[in-house]
Amino acid sequence: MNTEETIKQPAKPRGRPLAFNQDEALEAALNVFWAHGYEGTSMAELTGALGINKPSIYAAFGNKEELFRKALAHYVAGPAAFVTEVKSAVTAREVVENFLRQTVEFFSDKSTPNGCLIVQAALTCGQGSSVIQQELIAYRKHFEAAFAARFELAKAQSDLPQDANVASLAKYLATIHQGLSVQATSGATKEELMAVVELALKNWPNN
Amino acid sequence: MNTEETIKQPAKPRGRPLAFNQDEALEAALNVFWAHGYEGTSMAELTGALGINKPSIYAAFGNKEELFRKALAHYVAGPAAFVTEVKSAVTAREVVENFLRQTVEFFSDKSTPNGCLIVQAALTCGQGSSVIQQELIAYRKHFEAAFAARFELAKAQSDLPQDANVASLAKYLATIHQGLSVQATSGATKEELMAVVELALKNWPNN
DNA sequence: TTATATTTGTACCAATTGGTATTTAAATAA
DNA sequence: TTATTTAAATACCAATTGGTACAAATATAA
Repeated sequence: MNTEETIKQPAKPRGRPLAFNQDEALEAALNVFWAHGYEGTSMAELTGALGINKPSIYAAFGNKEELFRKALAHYVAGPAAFVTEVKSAVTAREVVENFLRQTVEFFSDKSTPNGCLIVQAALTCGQGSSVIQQELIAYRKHFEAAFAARFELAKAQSDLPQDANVASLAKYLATIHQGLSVQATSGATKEELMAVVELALKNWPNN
Repeated sequence: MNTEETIKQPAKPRGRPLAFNQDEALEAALNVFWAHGYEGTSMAELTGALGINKPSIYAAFGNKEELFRKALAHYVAGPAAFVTEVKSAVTAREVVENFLRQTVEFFSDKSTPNGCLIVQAALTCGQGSSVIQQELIAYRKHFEAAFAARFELAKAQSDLPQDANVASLAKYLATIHQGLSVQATSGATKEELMAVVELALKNWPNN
């Protein structure tokens, strides 16, 4: 490795310094997209929420699409990181329990918008946003496939029945998750969502 | 009753006759809203789909909001009528089975957009459409409450256990339905959706 | 034929959409 | 100090948004 490149000095900024924190701005943008969806969020609303004006947003993040993608990555690595992390539980049963219960906590957290950004941000849209719509669909499929892979592992460990259809189980889990997201956005309380989860869990193999 | 008012003659149209069929136009509008959502549908797209120009749409249906409401009523009374009808089955179990299986058929019908209009048309939106968003939330709650009432009846008939929480059962059912809608919009096949339904049905009381 | 009623099509409206050109301000390097 | 680099702020852009004024067209009633 080239130390001159890997060891980054605090760096000496040449011109006028940035007047805002990029991470904070990205988080503010995430919250707006999360609450109003991709098309439901206007650049004007973003300038208000981030506290910086349009040319600065474009200079820092590209265009609206790019800003959304960066906010999405921030979401996956930040508030939604538990979705990836829960898979490290020792049994499939625990994976599913942790996932659904943490999902309920997450969806009803009052400090963030309700529901899931990846489910809601562009479920339907005009022609101009179908690229984002397709990218969100791909995200959903990716997460679903990751759960299927985890269940496949469980099957190999005899932690799930040999005749279990891991793809269907993963899709069942994803369906519950997406339904919970709609419910959370529609005003369901944490207790109501948790009761749904308890019903859904009754249905898991090797109960 | 006043026969002069109740018995309607075919009526003699005074001015220039309508050049389009109102029901067909409404159905065309429904299909566009169904596919692209409320905000994702522009008046320009509607004029194209209905084959009539804007002033005629406004004269016949009011404004965009009113047109959406009429398309929504058309949806509830037409393609989505089964949601109300399934509740007439003799047991709660049959109600749920019929509802979920017919939902899958409905969502994967290739002659109409995938998924449910009431779930997708305005899950998220800009400030200007929150009225429609709230109305759709009210629709969802109404249908969920109707299932809860049906389950309450089943409970009185000892068709469901006495300790069954009918509100939670109805919310569980609505959650599955809404999740299936997201899945259908994301490209899941009929077979995949049906497999999810079979898993969800395993969880019903008095199996 | 003429008057009246209603719908059509064109052309337009202000407001908002995402996106930028340009000038001014604030920093460092020479 | 001066040149250079970068960001901020204002003001603007064409395109699209939902919605309408108005005149021409098409029907019935008198």
